[in-house]
Amino acid sequence: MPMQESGEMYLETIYILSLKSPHVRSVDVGEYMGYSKPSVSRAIGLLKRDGLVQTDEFGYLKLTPAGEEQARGIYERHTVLTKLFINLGVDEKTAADDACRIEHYISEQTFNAIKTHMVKYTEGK
Amino acid sequence: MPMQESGEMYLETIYILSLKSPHVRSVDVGEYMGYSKPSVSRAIGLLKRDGLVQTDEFGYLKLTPAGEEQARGIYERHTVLTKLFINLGVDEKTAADDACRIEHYISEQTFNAIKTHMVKYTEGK
DNA sequence: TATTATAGTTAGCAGTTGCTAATATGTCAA
DNA sequence: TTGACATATTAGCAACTGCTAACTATAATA
Repeated sequence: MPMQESGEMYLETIYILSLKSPHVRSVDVGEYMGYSKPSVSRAIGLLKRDGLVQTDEFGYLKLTPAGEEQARGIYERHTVLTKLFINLGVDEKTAADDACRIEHYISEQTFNAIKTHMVKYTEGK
Repeated sequence: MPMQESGEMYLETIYILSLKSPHVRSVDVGEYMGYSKPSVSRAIGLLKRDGLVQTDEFGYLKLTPAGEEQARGIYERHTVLTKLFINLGVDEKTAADDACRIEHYISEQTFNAIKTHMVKYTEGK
């Protein structure tokens, strides 16, 4: 079955934290998302079960190739949508917050259309 | 507390069906949304509890002024977002489907920015 | 060594929202 | 009038996803 918004958010958070440091722990994910330790523990257990996340020899969270690919896709949606909204005049915080919710619900086709538009728009700058 | 996506969808469906005919029943809502009768029954019970929907003397569903106002807002998001996506080259069905999911998650500010953009865009046509 | 702090897990609760099964309730036709 | 059909509701299940409380395990410190 397809992943829910919740799972995508955890995956994206691990990805974002991994960009800053290779030492990502569950507690860091929880702090970043504002969720309790048990919530994170269960959610990451599900991502592990689905082969998207692993724990390395020191206990740090690592995305598997499949997890990384999916997280990259979600994060790209996030950044492209945020830029789109900012271009339309929305403030950065609101743009990012909206992107963060919408990124989970937009189809491949619509996202590609937006991305193409953004590329064209940015060309002339 | 703020209404969930689910409640908004039921409200919007009643609104849309009301545009076609004043005789909207629970069973029509269920058929339109593809949901079972008990699901519709409970959802509409909640909308009634919240003062957004009423039943008229013949048992037909009517939006209250508050319900109508809210439904109008949701439906406007739906139509504006659909047009935006179509303008970007997305096919009608996909555009409408995406709009239907996203309409519940977009902030007032971002929606207004999109609407303003669409008005400008449509002016030159 | 014993205590304390940190990290993670397990158990179980609550709310949302879909479902099926079973139960009214009302209308129409035989 | 009775039986069948449509409509609506009630009861209860399941999955998802947040939470707190309580536990374990490990590491740092007094």
